[in-house]
Amino acid sequence: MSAGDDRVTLDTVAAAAGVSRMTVSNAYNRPDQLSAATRDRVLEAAARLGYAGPDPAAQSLRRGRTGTIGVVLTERLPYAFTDPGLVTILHGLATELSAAGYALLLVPSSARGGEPLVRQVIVDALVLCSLPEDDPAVSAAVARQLPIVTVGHPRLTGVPRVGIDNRRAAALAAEHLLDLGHRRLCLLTLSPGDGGGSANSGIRERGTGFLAALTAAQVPARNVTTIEVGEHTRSAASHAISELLRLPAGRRPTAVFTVTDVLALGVLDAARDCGIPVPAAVSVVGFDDIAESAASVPPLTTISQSLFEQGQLAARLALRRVAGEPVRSPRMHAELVTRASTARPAAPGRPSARS
Amino acid sequence: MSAGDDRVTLDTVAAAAGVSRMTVSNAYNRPDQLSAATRDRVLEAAARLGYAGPDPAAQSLRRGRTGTIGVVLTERLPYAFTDPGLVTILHGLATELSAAGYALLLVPSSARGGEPLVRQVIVDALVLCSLPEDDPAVSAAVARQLPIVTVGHPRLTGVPRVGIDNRRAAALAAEHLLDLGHRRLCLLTLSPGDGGGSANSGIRERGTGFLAALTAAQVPARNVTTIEVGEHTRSAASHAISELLRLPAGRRPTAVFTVTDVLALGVLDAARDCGIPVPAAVSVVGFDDIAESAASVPPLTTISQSLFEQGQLAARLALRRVAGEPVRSPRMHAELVTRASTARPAAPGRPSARS
DNA sequence: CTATTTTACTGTAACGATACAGGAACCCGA
DNA sequence: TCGGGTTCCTGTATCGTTACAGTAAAATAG
Repeated sequence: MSAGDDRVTLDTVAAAAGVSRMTVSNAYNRPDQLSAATRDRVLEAAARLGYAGPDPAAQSLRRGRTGTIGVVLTERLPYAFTDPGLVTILHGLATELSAAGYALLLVPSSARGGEPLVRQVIVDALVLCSLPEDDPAVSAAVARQLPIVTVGHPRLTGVPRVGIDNRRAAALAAEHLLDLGHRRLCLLTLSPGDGGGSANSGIRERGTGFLAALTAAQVPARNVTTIEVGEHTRSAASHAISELLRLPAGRRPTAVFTVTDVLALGVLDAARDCGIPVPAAVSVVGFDDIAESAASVPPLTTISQSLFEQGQLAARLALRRVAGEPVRSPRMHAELVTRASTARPAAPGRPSARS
Repeated sequence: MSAGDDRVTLDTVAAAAGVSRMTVSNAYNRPDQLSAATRDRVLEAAARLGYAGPDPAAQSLRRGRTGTIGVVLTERLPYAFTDPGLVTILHGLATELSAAGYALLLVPSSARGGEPLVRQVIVDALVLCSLPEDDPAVSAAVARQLPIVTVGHPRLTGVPRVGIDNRRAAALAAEHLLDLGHRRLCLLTLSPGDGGGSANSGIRERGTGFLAALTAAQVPARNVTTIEVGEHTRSAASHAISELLRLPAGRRPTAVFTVTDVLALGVLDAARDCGIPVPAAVSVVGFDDIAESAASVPPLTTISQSLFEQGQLAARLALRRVAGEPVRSPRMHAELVTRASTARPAAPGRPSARS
């Protein structure tokens, strides 16, 4: 006894319990369809044989639903966990999905042997999260013919999108700084193709939106410095901005706008290191309103875009699409949150004191 | 044309291209098995018909592998994203898995209609992450008869585990404080059943390990205060400890050990708010060595347990088990990282010199 | 020009489950 | 005793794919 045990399946159990395969299936999935006595007998047989329960892969094939939603993230999936903004979106997604009894599949947009992994995942719907429009995973996702929702980017026709108008939001930051009287400014952005957050075109939109607003306000181009950071980390930002901060007060920008809060926090670090008071000598505005930004020193003025809610909303839209209900892209709005990292410039215009 | 389009499957495409179903399958999965001409013809037909590609659920059923690894997290999955330690473990897992071309499925341990979701997920292996031994998801996972790896808890016989010896590690913290001369101490821990991090018994082990070390060193019980925090957040910890910190210097503990860094950071916050200098008036030791701890003011002395590596390792073990290779639980060690939040007590016990 | 290998494709039989349409037994009231 | 309704269970037909064995034709060898 106990030679070549094949895998235990419904049939095995059915035979052992002396019932049909369907009855075993019902014992697991529709207890009301059989008598308690039979059910006990079946489950007892299953336990005795070591039956692992109905195979989810087979159930999925037959039923046509899987109970999981896929989230496609940047090429290097792991990067997502180092970005507080993305983690917040995931948090929102996870909150909503787990409440609905769904599991959350994290899919790297990367290839596996040339084929994007997104082709192979077993899910009911896909959420594309901050992907560049030309990422191969995007077309692969579309080809799957599953319900899709995007967060931020890409924008696909006929596909609901959750996200703000980045250009407009960045203009808010510019207007705030202009209102305060700043005329010599710095834009700190991410260089394209760092493999991380900057790959998504939302970042670029923020930069161009900011610059466009300055141009519209007739700030001369020579008064605007743009710096690109190669890596989306606090320390990289700190490093990148420090040279600029060490300039004499007359030539140093009086305000810095960064395309993400992570970068802004790096700027605060650099300012502290250089002994330059914020906001007295330099104002800083970030973007995203991540948790750390409210607790930084000084607390950061930033563009708030409620990433948690965006995650929740994306999940809800995906679930609705799975249920076959029609959905439309909701209108999200970003707003300026004024905290303590911005103020009027110390000595505007010319006679810029001597510091 | 275009009446009741049934779903397009391999058969549909095969018929349209005038080949057998197998040839279509091969066109996708084994290009070397057919001529380039036929392959093009097949793919062209597929494109024309809008074929979404081989159905992953059906592939999984047939092939017996899915290309995804499930990670089972605390009951409230979303909680995981608020815990820097767990996020770091996930980061490690994701790094390793995505490099191997695997997707990562986050599974809430919660029930859906009574059945743990873990019963229904389509994965090649499961990683159980900091679950209480009696979580229903644990037995459900075992019942699945899939390869399993655990991180931290539970401990299951015959199942490889990645994790440190929490009692021993907490004793390290105790010894450090004792060596410095502290004799009036506080243990800040999590109350069981907050639904979050404390549910896992690792937390309790840290507490008991710390207390046991104090007892072994003959610190009288009345000199040790234990405080339980109901929620695993910085602010909850800060709130919980502040009363104690406001005691007069003679009755206030000179050192606090917290079972996680998050709590320790909360203690630093409270100390700052109360105007009590760290480490001059009170020493603080945390546990986990999360990223924030190196950058706090003052930088935190803590027990380092390389959570990122634990995540990576767990992923590697899981993949090896999927490949059928035997694996054994690796030996992980925690170590004390001495930074600036601990020092000798200012006015020790009796008139024993002045520091 | 036959013997042997290679190439290119086809047919059948699963993979493990569930939907659906019965059907046998039983219970009731008339 | 007989319709009409429950209750409980079974058989058959898929779900969409791939493994495997097999075959006809083409290429290579001897």
